[in-house]
This record gives sequence, C-alpha cells and structure tokens, in this order.
Amino acid sequence: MIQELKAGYGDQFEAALIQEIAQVGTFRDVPEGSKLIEIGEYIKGMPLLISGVIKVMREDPDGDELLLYYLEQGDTCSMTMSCCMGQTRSEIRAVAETDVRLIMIPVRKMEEWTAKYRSWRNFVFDSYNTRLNEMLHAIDSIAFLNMDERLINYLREKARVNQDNTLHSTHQQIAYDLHSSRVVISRLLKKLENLGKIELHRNHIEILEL
Amino acid sequence: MIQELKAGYGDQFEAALIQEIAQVGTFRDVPEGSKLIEIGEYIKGMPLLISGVIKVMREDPDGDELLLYYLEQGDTCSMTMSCCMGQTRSEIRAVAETDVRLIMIPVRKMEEWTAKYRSWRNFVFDSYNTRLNEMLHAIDSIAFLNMDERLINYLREKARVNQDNTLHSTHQQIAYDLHSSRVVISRLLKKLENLGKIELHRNHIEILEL
DNA sequence: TCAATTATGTAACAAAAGTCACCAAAGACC
DNA sequence: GGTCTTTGGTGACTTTTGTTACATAATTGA
Repeated sequence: MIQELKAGYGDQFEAALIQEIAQVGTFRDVPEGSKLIEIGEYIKGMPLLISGVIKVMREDPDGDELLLYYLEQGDTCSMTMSCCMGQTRSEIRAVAETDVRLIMIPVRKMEEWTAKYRSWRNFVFDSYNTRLNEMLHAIDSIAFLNMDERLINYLREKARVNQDNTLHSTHQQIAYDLHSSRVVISRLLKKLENLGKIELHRNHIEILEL
Repeated sequence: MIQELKAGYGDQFEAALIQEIAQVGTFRDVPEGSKLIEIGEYIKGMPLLISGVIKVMREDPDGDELLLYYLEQGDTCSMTMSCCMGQTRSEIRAVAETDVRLIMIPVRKMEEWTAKYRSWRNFVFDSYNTRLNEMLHAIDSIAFLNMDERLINYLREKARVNQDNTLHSTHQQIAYDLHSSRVVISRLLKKLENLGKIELHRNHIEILEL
C-alpha cells in the first residue's frame, strides 16, 4: 500500500502522514460498475482514489438521474467528507466507471489529521475547492448550454477520463447521464455523425474529431 | 464588534477565537445593492456575515446570469475561502440583497485558525458542506424542474430571506436571476395570479399563498 | 436455427421556453 | 399638463426538447 500511496500522494503528503494512512487505511479493489455510495446511505469512511475513475451522480425523487462529475487519481470525495463530518446521509451516488483501487480512511482520522498535518489540511481544502468548481461547471452546462453542446462536452470528458476515443455506451446510458431521453440523444448523435465528428456503432461510439 | 460576534457566533466559537476575530477582523457596513465580489477578482479577505442577506450569482461568458443561493446570518462564503486558499480568481459574483453587516477576516488567519481552533475547523467544514448542498439544490432546480416550479421556489425563497411576503422586484430582475426572459416570467406570474396565489403590481409582487 | 431481447433510426406530434412586435399603463421629469 | 422612460400584458411565431409509435438490425440463448 505504501508504494501506491507514495506514487500517488508522495509529493503532497509528508512521510509521517503516509505512514499513518498506511496503518489505518484499508485497501479496496472495486470492479467497474460497482456502486460505491448510494443516495440516503450513511458513510463509513472516506475514499482516497489510487487509480481508476468514479462517476458521481445526482438523482431526484422521481428517479431521474444526472451525472455531476468524475473523480480521478488523487481525488477524494468531498461529498463524502461532508457526510462524515455532519453525520448526514449521502446526497449523491458514486459508481465505479472503471476498475478502481482506493484506500478507505476511517472518519475519525480526518479530524485528527486536519489539526496535525498541514499537508492534509491543504489536501482537504483543495478537494473541496475542486469539487465546488466541478459543481459550478455542472451548473454552467445545464443552465447555459443546449443539449447538443452538453452532449459534445460529455463525449469529450468521457473519452478523456477513460483515455479511450471509443466510448462503450449505449444511447440510453448517455441519455440517463445527461437527464435526457434516448430519442433525443440518438438524434443529436446522428447529427454529429453526419458532420463527420463521430462514428456510431452498436454499443460503442468512436470519436473522430470533436 | 465583540457584542455582534458573541450574538451571532458565541455558541460555536470559543472565547479565545472570538477575541482573535475581534482583533484582526474589520467591520463593514454594506448597503443593499452593493457588489461585494465580482467574477475574475482576486479576493482579499473572507467575510463573516453578521446580519443581512447576500446573493451569490454565476455568469457565463455571454453575460447570462443565474442566482446560485443566498448567504444569511452565520454563513460565510466558501467560494471565497476557495479563492483565498488557492489564490485563484473568483468564479462568482456576490451582491448585497439587503443592507449587510459583516466582518472581514484576513486570509492568512484562516490557515492558522484551522490548525489552532477545533471550533473554527468545524465552522469551515460546515460552511463547505452547506455550500455543496446549496449547489446540489441549485442543480436539482435547473435540471429537474420546469420554469413554473422554479419560479414558485424562487418567490418562496426570496420572501423567506427578506422576511417579507411582498417582493420588490421587476419581472426583468426575476428573469435575470432565473436565467430566463422577461416575457416568459410575466406569462408565468400572470398564471400564478389567475390561480389566486400572488398579486401583481408595478415594481412589487404580493405572495398570498404558495 | 429461430424466437426473444436489445439497440438504434426516424417520422409525427406535443410541450416548454424563448423571441419579436407592439400596446398600454404608471411613474418621472420638465 | 405633456413628453419620456420604465414596466408589464399579450398574440403570434420559432426553437429546443421531449414523447409516442413503429421499423429494422444486431445479438442472445434456448
């Protein structure tokens, strides 16, 4: 575990903190598609992401979904911190977008380290800030952009986090992420294909130039 | 200043911290309508809200606006913290919705107090959490609700923060806050009036039962 | 192999929201 | 009082997005 920690966090955490994390943290391998956190659950620990991508979603009471943002290497889930500290239920769902390796930190250590390690404080604040900015980004998208632009951004972002210009999604899955309908997404994708920007296939989409 | 601090924050901050705040903080009276923070600015200090309401807005490159949330007594601006820590430019605009009394804290104290005072740590985390939740709320509104429902929520919330069932806004101002157009808002307001839920007048709107 | 399931394409229509144009009332200013 | 500005009302139309319905192709699996 120390190896992975040093590789991912060595330049921001001091050695003593890395040692502590290795002692109290538990390693978890999470296969693609697994649910990490469900809306309404209480959270038991805070995840430090070592590798892979986690997708964070919001859902309304009718079951309508919306993708908020992705978490990548070096990120942690601020929403989770929020829940841990406040002892409230999760407001979001987190799903492994790819196979994920992470280290779970017990909640009580968070508080302790915040007082003890300057680097941990910076990390926690940084996470909050990054998350707030991601949320702003999400708001910008929904409020200011049309579905065609949102779709393009979605395809770009998904290709980026998966480091693969071929997206293995169905139109229906994309529609869920963007909180739209399958027909609308198919329509817009077809338009992008006609513009020569993507290539559509059953179960996957190839990005040519976006 | 000590009086106001004790009244507003006495039950969450220990006496020593209150003392420190009083020493390094500067009191500011901000009249309704003043801009507190503009997008793109660097932030000089962190505001502790004593009384009044601050409106936090987002703007896209085309100048389209959107109301994100209100800050009330006991709140601070997490977005500001975010900017202070990271030395980045503000992503949001803050405007005094009513006359506002606040205490500005120099940035360097934030870090120091986070290590020193447990109550300050809790306060800062709480602020972040509240703000993240407000942002989620904003996203829910835009993503999952139609304009008529968003308008009703807007009227309710505005009446609540101003503690006044008569809103002193023009249809155009509401349209800006909701990122819609005056015509659309007039139309929906008229519908609400016909349902007996509100009463429309020039320059103000009376809420009857929402 | 062949029926069932899943994914996609598309036309036709409906609903929500935005735009344009113009009018009229209220208030401001001289 | 009379003109100008601001604010609100409304009809007609467009654009965007969502819905319904149905067709067809690919894949699965008994």
